[in-house]
Amino acid sequence: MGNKRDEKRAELRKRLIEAAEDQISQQGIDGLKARAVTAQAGCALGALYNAFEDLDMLIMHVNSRTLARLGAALRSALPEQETSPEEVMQALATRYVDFACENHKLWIALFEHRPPEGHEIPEWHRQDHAVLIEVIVAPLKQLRPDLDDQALVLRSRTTFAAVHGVVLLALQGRFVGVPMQDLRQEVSALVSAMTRGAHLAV
Amino acid sequence: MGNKRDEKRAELRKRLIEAAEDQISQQGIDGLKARAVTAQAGCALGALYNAFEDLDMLIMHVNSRTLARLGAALRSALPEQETSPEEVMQALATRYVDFACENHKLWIALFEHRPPEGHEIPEWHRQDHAVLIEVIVAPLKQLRPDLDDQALVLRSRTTFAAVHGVVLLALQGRFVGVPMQDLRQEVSALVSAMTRGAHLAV
DNA sequence: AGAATTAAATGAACAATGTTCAAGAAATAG
DNA sequence: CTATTTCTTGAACATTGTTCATTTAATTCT
Repeated sequence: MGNKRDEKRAELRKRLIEAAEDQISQQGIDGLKARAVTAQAGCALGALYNAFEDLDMLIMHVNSRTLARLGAALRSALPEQETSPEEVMQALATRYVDFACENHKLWIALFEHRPPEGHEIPEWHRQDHAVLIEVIVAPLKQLRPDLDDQALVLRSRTTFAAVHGVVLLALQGRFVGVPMQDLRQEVSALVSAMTRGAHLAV
Repeated sequence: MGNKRDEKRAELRKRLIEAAEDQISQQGIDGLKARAVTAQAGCALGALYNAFEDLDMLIMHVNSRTLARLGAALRSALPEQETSPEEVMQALATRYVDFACENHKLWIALFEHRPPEGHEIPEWHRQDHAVLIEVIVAPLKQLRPDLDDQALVLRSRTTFAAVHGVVLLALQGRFVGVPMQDLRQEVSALVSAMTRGAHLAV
């Protein structure tokens, strides 16, 4: 049986992912270089292309890891006992902002990575993004019991994207982004307005 | 006087910007190549670096042009006669979505361009982004007469960023983005919720 | 107008980087 | 123990942004 081979292979992939995560967290996604990452992982340049299809694939593995951590952070922000949907939304948004700030470059990498045209993102990686919206569905359902499941998922995506937009422009340091010192305040105000507005809707 | 020189210089810069705009609008910002752009502009490779500091600078000129067009589009969406602030917001958001769809890759380039670390974005280009938020201040002031000017500008940024986030994730085709066919509907719902919610706030 | 100076145009050369591949090493199977 | 399969290696290649010495054009000075 190919036991030692599989072990070594898994070992190397792990080392490469860790090295890539390290590079990205320090230098950003554009600072990830094949030579630096293989040097840090202790293998030859070409070994990377045996372990992964290409650099983009390696980035996706790093991003899936970040998404898993982010998903855990969001789920752990859900209140134990029953609370108002607005409070749940606020807790989720706050945790999202915290995670983004504490994992700045890894979080940015989630949304700045764009595989070259023609390279389809594999389904397993696409699905890993679901953690971003699945926690929103329940509180939104309380606010909008009138919406059917499909509309609820759609509105969850919209709600996430709205908060996300504010955080993204801020953490990217864009001219139109809100200053970091105002970010939590503004996100909170947005969530408040969205939940009140949603509750009113007919 | 250096008349002919200045003329030729301006001419070349214009040709380069147009060629770059053409490349970006067709192939996206990652498809912009120095050799292709100089070939299309009818000059030598090195001439680009006489006309502009580097490729990033050329991109910024293209982006400033796109921002100017976008600003004009937004201003022309403002209703002639007095209307409710919510209607103004809806008109602006709709126009924003329309522009983004009709100028897909040029619009995407506005937010996917990230100059390498250490390269500061020049002030003239930063300021060109102001068109994105300055149209929002007036209707927001009607919704929230209690906010002072500084808070109004801040909330305008937040409001823009929220709508922007929904459009960006959709047009980037991200997993968590809303499908293009639902985009207008969802943006409208978001604006509706935000304006109603804002109006309620104390 | 003609010489001297300044600026621009050119494309070969360089550096950085992702990816491939032929040759050798290691693991597995027979 | 041999044969086969797989992995490892780093040199080589392709692409791309950028620089630079040389040539050419425009401007200034006398």
